[in-house]
Amino acid sequence: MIAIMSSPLTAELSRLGEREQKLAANDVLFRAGDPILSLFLVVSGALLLTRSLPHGSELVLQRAGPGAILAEASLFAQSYHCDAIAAQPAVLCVLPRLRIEAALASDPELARAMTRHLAQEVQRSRAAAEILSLKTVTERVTAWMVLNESGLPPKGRWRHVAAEIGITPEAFYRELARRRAKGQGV
Amino acid sequence: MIAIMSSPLTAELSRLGEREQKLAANDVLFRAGDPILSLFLVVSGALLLTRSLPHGSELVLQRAGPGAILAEASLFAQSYHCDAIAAQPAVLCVLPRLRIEAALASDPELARAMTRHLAQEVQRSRAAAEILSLKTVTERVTAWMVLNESGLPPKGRWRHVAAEIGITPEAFYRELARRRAKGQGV
DNA sequence: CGAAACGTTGACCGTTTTCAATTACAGTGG
DNA sequence: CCACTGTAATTGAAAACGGTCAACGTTTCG
Repeated sequence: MIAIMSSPLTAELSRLGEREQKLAANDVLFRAGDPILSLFLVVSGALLLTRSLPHGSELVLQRAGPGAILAEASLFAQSYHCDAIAAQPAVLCVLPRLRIEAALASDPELARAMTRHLAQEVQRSRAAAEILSLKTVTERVTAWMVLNESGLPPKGRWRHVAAEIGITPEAFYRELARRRAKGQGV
Repeated sequence: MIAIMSSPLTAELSRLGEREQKLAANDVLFRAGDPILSLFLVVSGALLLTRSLPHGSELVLQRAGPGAILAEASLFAQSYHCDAIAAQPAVLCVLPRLRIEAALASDPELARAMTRHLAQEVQRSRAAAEILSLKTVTERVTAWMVLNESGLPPKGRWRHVAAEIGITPEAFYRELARRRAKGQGV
């Protein structure tokens, strides 16, 4: 059993973990329609929650990285409504559903932490959606800067920022170059 | 006091409403930094939650329409971290914070409904963000169709769909025309 | 009937994507 | 220590796509 320290909530939840599960890239964690027996905490790696389209293509509903809880809404449904597939090798902490429900029912502190986590997630993803609804690269980068006062991540991860705001790495580099040229911040 | 029937949760919450508040377009509901004394339920109209940028421009963090709760994360903070401004004339139901907190603490059923609401919101907005990260109009419309099996809304609201997936009404109409031409569904 | 908002389509223009080629850099093994 | 390899960063050029502007048809509603 591994302690996930991303947040007080995940630390607490990981204590309820039953076992650990490892996935290779492209491994399937669950399919739509499967009964929900467990929640999962992403320890490392990344998963994609997708809905398979009739034609064979897939619609990504969520990307889950380290520290993410899969899937919060599981607590209120009987079966999954999407597929979960490892995008890279990943390690998960398995949280038996019944154990989690019992813990939430008996521990108001934990329940409150869970609710708070969800409220923050709602805020985060709504803000992300608003950034993505901006139409120009300049606007998106500016918005991202405002919401990430910590500044740019170390090189090697810039392209992840680009992906986060829905533009190509090239477009992102060019925008950064433009800002450097103008002396307008990094 | 008005009953909001959008969902069981909002119906329940609206019963805890203290009073009703009307806003004209551009009226300010609260500013970042204001102490959080109440939550709000949007009865009609629409509000924008924004963060003011140093330069005078504004970053929209969320659009709240009828049935929305403003702002869920308020329950876990002392002061607002964004501004709320009416985008159109709006009517709100004022929910005193203390009353809500007491209700959540004493009514596990309500607390559970709140958590479920948040979990669903997280799902919804994550899916919305993924749609917005698609780059072409065709992909976005296809994705929207998959997630809205109910099909297109009646005319007069198509442009709202366009806004929802981050494209101009014109681009949306053209995509629909393209699909009609191909006989590929409405 | 007239006004207002939405739907529809065309043309043009700007931005971004895409493709491609080059440089920088970290980690690996000889 | 250095060549070697893979990934990221950088920059250029061309093509595609969607936004914008504009004109007109359609629907609704007072």
